[in-house]
Amino acid sequence: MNKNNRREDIVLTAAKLFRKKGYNAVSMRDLAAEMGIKAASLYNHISSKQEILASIVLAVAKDFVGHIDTVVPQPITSIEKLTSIIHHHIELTAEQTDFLACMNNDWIHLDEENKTLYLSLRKEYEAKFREILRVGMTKNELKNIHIEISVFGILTTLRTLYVWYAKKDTVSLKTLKIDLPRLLLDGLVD
Amino acid sequence: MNKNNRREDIVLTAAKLFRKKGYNAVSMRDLAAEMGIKAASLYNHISSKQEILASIVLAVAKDFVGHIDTVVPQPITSIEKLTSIIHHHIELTAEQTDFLACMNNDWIHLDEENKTLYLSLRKEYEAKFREILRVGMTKNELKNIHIEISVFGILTTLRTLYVWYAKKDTVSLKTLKIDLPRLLLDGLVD
DNA sequence: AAATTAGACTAACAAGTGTTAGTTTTGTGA
DNA sequence: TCACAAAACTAACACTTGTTAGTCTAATTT
Repeated sequence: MNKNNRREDIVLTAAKLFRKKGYNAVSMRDLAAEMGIKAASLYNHISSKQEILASIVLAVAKDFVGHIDTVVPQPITSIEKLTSIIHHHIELTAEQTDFLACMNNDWIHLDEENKTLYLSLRKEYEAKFREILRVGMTKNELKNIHIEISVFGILTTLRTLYVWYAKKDTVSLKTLKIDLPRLLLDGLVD
Repeated sequence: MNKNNRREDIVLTAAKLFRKKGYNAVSMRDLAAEMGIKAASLYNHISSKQEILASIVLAVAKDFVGHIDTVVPQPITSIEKLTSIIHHHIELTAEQTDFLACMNNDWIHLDEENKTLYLSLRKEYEAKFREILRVGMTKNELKNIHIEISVFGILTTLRTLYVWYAKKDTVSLKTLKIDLPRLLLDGLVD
């Protein structure tokens, strides 16, 4: 039980460092120093550097897919679905800033197997997002902007929220939850 | 004169590799191999790995500031200015995909001096962009969405265009130039 | 109290890093 | 054809990397 906490601490600390300097620029000795121990001691809790990265990236990716799966079947309009998704991105960004940043910047450094897994989760998420837009356009709830451009435009903004959330002093979460959907969706709504 | 071409080749090749694997994951031996020479030979043309990165990142950053400087004083509406900026992002993304990607992903690995320079260019660009939005809102050409949210929303989309431009088979440049401004600006226009 | 275990430690490994020195080859202009 | 410069080469440097083996210590369980 304590083992899990310690492991969790390591992963949390790793995410913080990976975010600041990038996966490859953080050595196991750096990570250990930040934890107040020696590099070799880390291996009592984790099995490899790669495993740490995979924990971080896949946790976030699975969370996103999990959320969109709860939204899709709901009996609400496309706009409401999109708003719910935007809110979830904002919340996760606030709660897990380092994890988010790490997923976005460092997924390339996953090994072949984990990278494939990550990319398939990402593809699945995009497909479900695209489907919400498609249905919304069919039902004339949304304007007919090129669907790939819409998917891209909205998702990249959401994915990089963390970059900007760092300067959160300039904008409150509440304002963000109101104005970001307006910015992202009003271009799509007649 | 030939020296310049060779150097240019190296920087181009480096950008391609940096984009694919990230700055730290590309060794001078990797880069040399891609050029068909040995690592030590690179140093006949460049003075360090860091110098290559700086060439790439600062070239793009300066190009952007240069463009916005030509747009700002023009006697046109805010919407026309923003459209011009969006088009410039699209064009540069198409012509210099690797450089763009490299700037976005690897600027963190600049040494202290170059990083400071890059960040000041970036800050300058954002300030000028923000000013265009501010004036547009004052003149009621644009809706009153929180200005930091607007700046962020639009710029991050533009900055990450390259991610998505790779799948260019799905969308033509022409469509992009028409639909992307619609998506980004219609949320701002009454 | 004795036995077990979790988790830290030191030391070392093989491989890979950016870069330099010194040398040889290649191509160009006199 | 010869001289010179450009640009390749080999070899080596000092250092850092992720990871393993083996050991010691402190806590927990029996």
